[in-house]
Amino acid sequence: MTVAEYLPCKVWLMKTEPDVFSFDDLLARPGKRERWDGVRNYQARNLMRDHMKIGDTVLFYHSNAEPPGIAGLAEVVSESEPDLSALDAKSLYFDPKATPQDPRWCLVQIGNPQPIKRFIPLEELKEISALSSMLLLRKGQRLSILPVSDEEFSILKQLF
DNA sequence: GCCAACGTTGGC
DNA sequence: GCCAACGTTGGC
Repeated sequence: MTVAEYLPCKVWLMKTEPDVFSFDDLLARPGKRERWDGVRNYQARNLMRDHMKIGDTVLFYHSNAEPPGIAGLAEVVSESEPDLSALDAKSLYFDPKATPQDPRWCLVQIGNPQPIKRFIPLEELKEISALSSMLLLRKGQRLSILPVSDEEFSILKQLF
């Protein structure tokens, strides 16, 4: 299945490098919510802008980590809004093509973090045949925001 | 640190 | 619109 074939969708997997922003960081934030800034890929942007809805479930995934895996659950808590870090020349996420009239990039706010019983490493997900369809496990799939099907989520829930 | 796989850029 | 060159992702 392609990304588009997962839509519409109410469950998302969102990757973050825990060295930059981890699930524990979200738990420690005032109001336990955060603007998910820095997405600089059009397909991922479009998923946030066009398909995410308040109340959707987020699987909070640690990438580039040792080990990589699902660290917790959260929720989409805002509609999409402009990602103003694109306008900030001092930001890592600065985009010289962004303008105040057209910031180009957007974000959603993520909140309501729900800890899970234990961290679920990528290695374990790969061993579950019922999850073999997950986009996360597809070779070469690098999107930082991925739709998750209801079927996949119902299997995952048993681990959480 | 390596590198496969993919996305983006820009010349033509 | 093509595509080579380059940059990024992210597991290993």
